[in-house]
Amino acid sequence: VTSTIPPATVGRLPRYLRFLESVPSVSAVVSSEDIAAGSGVTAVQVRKDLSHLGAGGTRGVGYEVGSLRGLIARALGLVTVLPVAIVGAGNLGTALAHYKGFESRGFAVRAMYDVSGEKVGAVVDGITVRHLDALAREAPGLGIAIGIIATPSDAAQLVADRLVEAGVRSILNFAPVVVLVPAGVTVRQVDLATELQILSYHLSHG
Amino acid sequence: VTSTIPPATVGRLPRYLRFLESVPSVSAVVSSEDIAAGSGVTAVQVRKDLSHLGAGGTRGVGYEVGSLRGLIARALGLVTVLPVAIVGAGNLGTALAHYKGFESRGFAVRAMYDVSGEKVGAVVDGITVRHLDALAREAPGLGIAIGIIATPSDAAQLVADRLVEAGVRSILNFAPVVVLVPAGVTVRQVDLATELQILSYHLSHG
DNA sequence: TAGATTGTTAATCGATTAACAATC
DNA sequence: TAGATTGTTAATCGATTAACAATC
Repeated sequence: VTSTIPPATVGRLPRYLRFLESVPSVSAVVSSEDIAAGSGVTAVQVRKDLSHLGAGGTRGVGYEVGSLRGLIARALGLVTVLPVAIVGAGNLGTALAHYKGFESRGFAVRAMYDVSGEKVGAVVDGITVRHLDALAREAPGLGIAIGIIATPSDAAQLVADRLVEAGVRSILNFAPVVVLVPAGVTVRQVDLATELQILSYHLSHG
Repeated sequence: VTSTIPPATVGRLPRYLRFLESVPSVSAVVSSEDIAAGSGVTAVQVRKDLSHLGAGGTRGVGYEVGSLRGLIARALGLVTVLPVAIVGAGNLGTALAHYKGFESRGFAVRAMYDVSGEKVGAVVDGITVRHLDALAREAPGLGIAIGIIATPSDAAQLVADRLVEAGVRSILNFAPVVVLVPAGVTVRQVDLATELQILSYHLSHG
């Protein structure tokens, strides 16, 4: 609830942060050129974005890695580890539960849900898959901040409803359908086939 | 290599197509409002995008589902099934190989590669995992059009180099690092932790 | 001082939205 | 004809880029 940051900038901050985390020394100094090369954007873009945060770089020198990390992490609200629940214990949900890249970047998968009798009770990466019906009851106690939908498309809206009911206000939806949520709830969609289709466009043109 | 379509429009066409595929009847007629509701954009946006394609809607009536599907599919270059190779047979690569959503949308996973002795030789969804060294030799024969990088970050650039060497001109990169490729090769990046961090921003603001 | 680099202001560009004419 | 809906042109908005001043 600090000053507002343009959406396009918000989308790039995680990439800057990831690059900064890869710099070995916290006390190192990096230029906007360095950050740009490590994040795949232009240096001017980086400076513009960082100026929105009030990042105090030093002219002629650059930005101090440690303080910049802290500033971006705070801007993104990454102050504590955020508990995540995955709904859908199929291939994708299971792969996400195993995914090593979440922990180091501020997230912890704390619960998994499914409706299939075969899957409920299974243990995935130390987490016991629970029945979806238990979600609304358990999520508040676990402090679930983000829900991931990794179910078939036809279950996605139901799952979204259940997540909202459980008080979850951020949803990452891997099912290729639009889910409707009340105001105040944010949904981001990742559609894998869409990504391939965009690549297909570039293959056939240019 | 038809007339050029704005990038923002290209990014939405797959969503329109997905909605149109969900309409049971090929001969049905849908309005821009219908498409908008099914794809999570505004109706004006839909009409503007479709006008870029020269989609012949009928005033007072709408768009014919079958011909619109064909038009969008052609614009995206989805005329034949595109063969895909997945590099990295870990949890994510395996989940992608199993993923049901590719086939119906124009793609077929035709090969998997890894470097680990444990994984090479394994069979995933009917595909035998091969050693990465075989990629450049095999990809042309298989007609691989798109390569998916599902390896740890530190292998991503090497894999990208190998894919390029194998003649692959479209890459979908799941590793959270920037990979550099020569001009003429397109890379799209999907970073799962980035998606969560953007959600985190919205949680802490607004 | 000279070189490097940030940070701001203005200009450009592209994308979205508004308004409305066209027409089934 | 009246109602619905497309499709285009103009206006607005936001994001990127250019230019350059500031300063370490």
